[in-house]
Amino acid sequence: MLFLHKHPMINQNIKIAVDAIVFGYHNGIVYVLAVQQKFGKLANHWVLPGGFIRDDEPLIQGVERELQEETGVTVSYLEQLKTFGDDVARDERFRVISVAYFALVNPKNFVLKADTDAKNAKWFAIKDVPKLGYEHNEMVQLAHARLKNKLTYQPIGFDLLDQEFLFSDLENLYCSILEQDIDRRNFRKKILSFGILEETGKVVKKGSSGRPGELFSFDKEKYDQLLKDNFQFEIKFA
Amino acid sequence: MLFLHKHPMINQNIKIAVDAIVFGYHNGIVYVLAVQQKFGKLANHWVLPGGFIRDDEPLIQGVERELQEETGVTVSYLEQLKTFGDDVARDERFRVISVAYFALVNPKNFVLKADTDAKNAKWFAIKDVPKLGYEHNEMVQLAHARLKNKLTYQPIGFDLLDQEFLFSDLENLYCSILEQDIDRRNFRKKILSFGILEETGKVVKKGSSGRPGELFSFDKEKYDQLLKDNFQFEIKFA
DNA sequence: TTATATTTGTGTAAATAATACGCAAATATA
DNA sequence: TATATTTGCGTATTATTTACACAAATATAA
Repeated sequence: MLFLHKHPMINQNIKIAVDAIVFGYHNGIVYVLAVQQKFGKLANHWVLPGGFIRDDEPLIQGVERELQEETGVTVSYLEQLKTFGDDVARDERFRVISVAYFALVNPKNFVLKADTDAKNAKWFAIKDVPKLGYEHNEMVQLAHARLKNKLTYQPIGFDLLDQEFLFSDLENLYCSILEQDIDRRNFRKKILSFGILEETGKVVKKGSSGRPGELFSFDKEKYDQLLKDNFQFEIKFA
Repeated sequence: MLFLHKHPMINQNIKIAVDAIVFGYHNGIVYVLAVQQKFGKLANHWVLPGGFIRDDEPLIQGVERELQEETGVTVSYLEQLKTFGDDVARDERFRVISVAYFALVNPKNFVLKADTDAKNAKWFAIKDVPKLGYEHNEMVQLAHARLKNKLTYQPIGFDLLDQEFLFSDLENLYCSILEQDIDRRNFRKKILSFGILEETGKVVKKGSSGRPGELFSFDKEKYDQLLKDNFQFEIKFA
């Protein structure tokens, strides 16, 4: 921090922004939330939701505010991903450094409400994400890698599912996000062995045929308790 | 990014800095590099090396520059850790947002050269890190957790050792950083099974007695090659 | 009504990996 | 020459992962 005091007048022309990579899941497909820019150099281009941080606003709060303003979406999981900002010439007026956040929404918040805020927002299947402005495609790629990776060592899959779900839902989520075949029986055994699922007792039939299945829910309290005893969530596959 | 275009005059009074948590290792003890602040409100206080980023400088380059200026230390591993900046009142003139970097030095660069740059720099044993300015203790804690964790799934331990090392060196490094007992024989078997070590053929005796041991070195090329075939480095202990 | 397709729930044997050890070889020192 | 110390290697036991089969509950078609 010597620089500060050697040169009391800091002449730094950098603005700081936050951007969010928000993932949703529906029917075996992972979606990313993007917004269409209205004005400026990138008008009509798709970009990630985000914007400049306010002076008195914590970073994470800034992300939530921008998400609300631009898309109306409320997320169920939010964590810092990485700070980008080496594209020195991104904006002609000043350099922009952007703190990217990784977020998940559950199905309840997946449908975009047709209010004014969400007019320019859209879910893109991860395979069909268009070329985005700034370094946003790079951010999506990194976030996607984080999603795949984190799914195997942290129970974040539940944030993409309904509060109550069938085992087949959970299994399909893992299969499609990890792009792998999973043995249904071993998967069930493994997850159940953790003891972090609650049986709701409810039984429901999903498709048009087949035996009805039991609904489960994620027992977060139990999970947090287990964490204290050095419990390690982990799903691996051959 | 709508905010930008709704309000073309962005009135943001935030400065962006970088800070480094640099770890060194010597004789079973983990050290952190700190510098003593000369001027300003925190004069004489210890802080992490770092400083304000320049307008045209990539973040990582800024870290390397500050490290060089303030400590003369060259790191062998450097990666972004997390961006801090929710302490809105850290500086009375402007808010500071700091991108923290996680770094490792090998023993060759562990000794601080007594040139002007390094006068105010010092290695603190991780257990004896004093109260640092700003959010720097929080940064150290997070970085320490990352070090422990990463050691188990990425071969970063070699960055803290000499280029050529005995198996007992590697084992002691793991024991002391993870604060765990490790079975010497199983550890050796496991590491060797990865096929990422090169036998130098050299034999050397470490202490004053005992059978001389063989020197090994980390074969980075082999490791990078294995990564392409979905190889996963992983060390776990009961 | 009966047969068929579909989905769920449970169990077990085989293969693989992790753990817990014992002992000989090579050196310094007493 | 005996003892302490450190290295190098091997094997039995235990735990975990993987592969795989069949019955139960439902909808639909014959």
